[in-house]
Amino acid sequence: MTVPGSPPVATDPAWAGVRDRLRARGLRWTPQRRTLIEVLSRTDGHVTGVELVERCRELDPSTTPSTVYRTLDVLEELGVLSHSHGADGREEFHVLPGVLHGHLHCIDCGTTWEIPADEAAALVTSLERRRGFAVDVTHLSIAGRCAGCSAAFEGD
Amino acid sequence: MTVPGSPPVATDPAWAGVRDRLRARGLRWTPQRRTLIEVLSRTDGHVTGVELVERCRELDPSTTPSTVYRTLDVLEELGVLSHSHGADGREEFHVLPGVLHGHLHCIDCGTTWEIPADEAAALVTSLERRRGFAVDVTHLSIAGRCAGCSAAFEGD
DNA sequence: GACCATATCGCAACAGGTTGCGTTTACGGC
DNA sequence: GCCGTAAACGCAACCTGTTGCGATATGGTC
Repeated sequence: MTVPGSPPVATDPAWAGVRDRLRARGLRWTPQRRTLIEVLSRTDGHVTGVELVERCRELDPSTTPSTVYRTLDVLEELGVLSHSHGADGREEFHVLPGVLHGHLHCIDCGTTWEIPADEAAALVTSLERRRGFAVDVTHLSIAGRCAGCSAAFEGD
Repeated sequence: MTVPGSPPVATDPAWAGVRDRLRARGLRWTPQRRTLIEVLSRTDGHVTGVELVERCRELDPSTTPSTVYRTLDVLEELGVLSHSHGADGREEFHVLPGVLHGHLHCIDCGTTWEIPADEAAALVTSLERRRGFAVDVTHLSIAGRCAGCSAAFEGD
């Protein structure tokens, strides 16, 4: 199939190298993986596993959850995404972590914010010095009450 | 049943008030709850939900998971325990949080450590000041690599 | 001691993810 | 263009919790 004219896989340049990076590791470029990459390339910010599965199914109804989750693991190893856990412990995926960061979750309104690594630097270096513990900032997930909900809570 | 001689519910004094605190709120003191309290009173440190269910079943084989989890929710509201999520997102319960603290999880060896609130104080006050975000320290769970595993990893 | 309102229980189904295993298929070599 | 191997797939079962609902039993009252 060397038909001229670009195929419908109009992925960002940022994603262009993924196929080759997979192959370079002896891994394979499959239709299922292409579908997920397609979905991810259209995604920014945070997504849950369920959302990703649903969006893949829109492109390819035969999508299976186990394949999606396994591919997400592979892509995380490649560094093209990272995951953390929301306040309820469920997975949240974050695409192309350009800036190293963790997350803040409001237990009332459920909103998520990013916290750049430098905002957690004090904690990270303190744990490093006092305990030799190397914090995984991308996985860092902090629960609490945001400004808006705190106000509502006190004025309750 | 006002038989003299103490019943086999030899719970710590710390747990003695739970029954009355439940009743004071219009909640009930049931055999199932007594079993869980019994298990909790023999527990220190961290336990997973599964472990608690298993230990309850040792005392009462008819124990049902849903009852245990529901009772855990109630007890958390009473403040006699708190829960957070391990690096894999699974629940970990912590009994009688005398000192307010969060947790550290090593992604390699799986060990958990407590971090007293003051060790996270810098982060907490920074988020409070910069974003008005009130961190729930008891739910704070930080993943990373501990000193021992870091050494093994580098020397790998 | 019996009564009653309702908190709690236990079951069964569901939800988000993970895992084992047999089958399919990508893709390097001929 | 065909082959062989191992990566990846898809299914079904499992794991950790959660939830809806009808049945049960606590505990304050008479």
